[in-house]
Amino acid sequence: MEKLNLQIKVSPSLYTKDPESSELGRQIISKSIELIVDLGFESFTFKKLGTAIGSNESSVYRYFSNKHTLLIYLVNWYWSWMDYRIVVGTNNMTCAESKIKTAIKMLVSEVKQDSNFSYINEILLNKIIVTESSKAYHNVDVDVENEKGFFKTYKQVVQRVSNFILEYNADFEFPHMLVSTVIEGAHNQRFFAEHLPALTDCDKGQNNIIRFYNNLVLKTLT
Amino acid sequence: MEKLNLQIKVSPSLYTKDPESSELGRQIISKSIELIVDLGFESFTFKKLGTAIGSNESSVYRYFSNKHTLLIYLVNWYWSWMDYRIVVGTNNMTCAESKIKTAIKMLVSEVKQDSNFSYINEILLNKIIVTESSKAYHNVDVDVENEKGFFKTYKQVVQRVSNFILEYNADFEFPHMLVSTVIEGAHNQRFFAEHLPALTDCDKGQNNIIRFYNNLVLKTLT
DNA sequence: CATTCATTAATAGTATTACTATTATATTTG
DNA sequence: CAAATATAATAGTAATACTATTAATGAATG
Repeated sequence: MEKLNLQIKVSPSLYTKDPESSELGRQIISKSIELIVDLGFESFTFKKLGTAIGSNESSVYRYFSNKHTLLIYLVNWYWSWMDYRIVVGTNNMTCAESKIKTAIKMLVSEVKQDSNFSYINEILLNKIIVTESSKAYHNVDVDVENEKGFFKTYKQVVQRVSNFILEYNADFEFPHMLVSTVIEGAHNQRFFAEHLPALTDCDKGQNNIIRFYNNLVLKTLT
Repeated sequence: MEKLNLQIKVSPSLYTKDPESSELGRQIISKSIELIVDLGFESFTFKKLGTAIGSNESSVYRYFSNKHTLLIYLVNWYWSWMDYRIVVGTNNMTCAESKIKTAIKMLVSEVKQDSNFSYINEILLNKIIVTESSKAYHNVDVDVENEKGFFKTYKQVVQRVSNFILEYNADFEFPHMLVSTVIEGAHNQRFFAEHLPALTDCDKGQNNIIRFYNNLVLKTLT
């Protein structure tokens, strides 16, 4: 695809100062993605991040009040980006089945290439989503944070794909359950394939995940 | 069911000193389950646990080297217990479909009643599994810990149910994927129903989760 | 009955984390 | 140029996740 002049807009409630607004801010995002992948979210600290970008811990705190909200920012960026991809990818399609398959493919596969959004490495960000994103909501503050809109973009994607499901089969009772099962399930399968192969069957190749979930969704909807 | 004289055996590699071997050890298990449910795993500390059982932080460390291994212990206890329930529940069944449905019901529903294992509250432990268990493997040490057998009992359950799947349809390519998708998916749905209802459709009643996954599994297998 | 042994409790201490606060120095903008 | 703003550097705090040491208790054994 050719280069477009696009920017993912992230809700201002998710940062103290907009990281898009300065070079330092963009470096914070860019480097935090690398560091979280390398160290894991638990071992990632603002001190390490400050050092890695040749700056200071306290400067990072001017953008994000803690590492949890930084993760929330990244997760929201990711789902806005994914939503954009799904919308573009299914544009002009009339066949509900094709829309579903297109969405599944995007939600389920490894991200293969960089896109229009320069300082964000989507391949690495996708790895963070697979490994760390459930930590965004598996905590005691989930209800408060949900009210603040911290999970809005994820819900938006689930809603969008649920609509495809209902286009395909208007009588299906559980579209959201099906979509969230596929999304979270696929993330798990990719994690299992790498670390706990006894829990999956996709060691033989990534393609199995797409085939498995395509088959699962379409059969469930008949 | 009548009372049986059973004890879940947990691998010695999962503790420093066997908590079954003393009253203090049993209290550690019992109270840690309550505290993790109340505080969430992140805010749970051995100091708080020590205080809660009228003992000392350092005494807890004699049983478990850190709170992560205590979580691993609880998770393994849970899956051994679940495996036992599935084996008993499907015993004497000849019909593969019935076995599958029985297993799904056990894996997917809220735990309703206490069992034969006195000092462990399975209802609360089930809540920990739903909310916290993915933290047992979503970390940098997963490969090392997998080699040490930290996830053995979970894998065992997945294997057992996968065998029912293959009994029902010997040609199905992805039994482990299907089973782990259902187990993790159901946990997510229960979490979503309580905290992020936009991601699910089971707000109307728990039963939907069983119906949804029964339908999903049986249709996928045709 | 005294000794030893294991268990537990109590205390103290360390390194690290997750911040907050303060000041100094750049940089931008009006 | 002056004023406002952003950043860097430093220091400090409370809490966490431990480790180490010593003391008290109790049970088993000779």
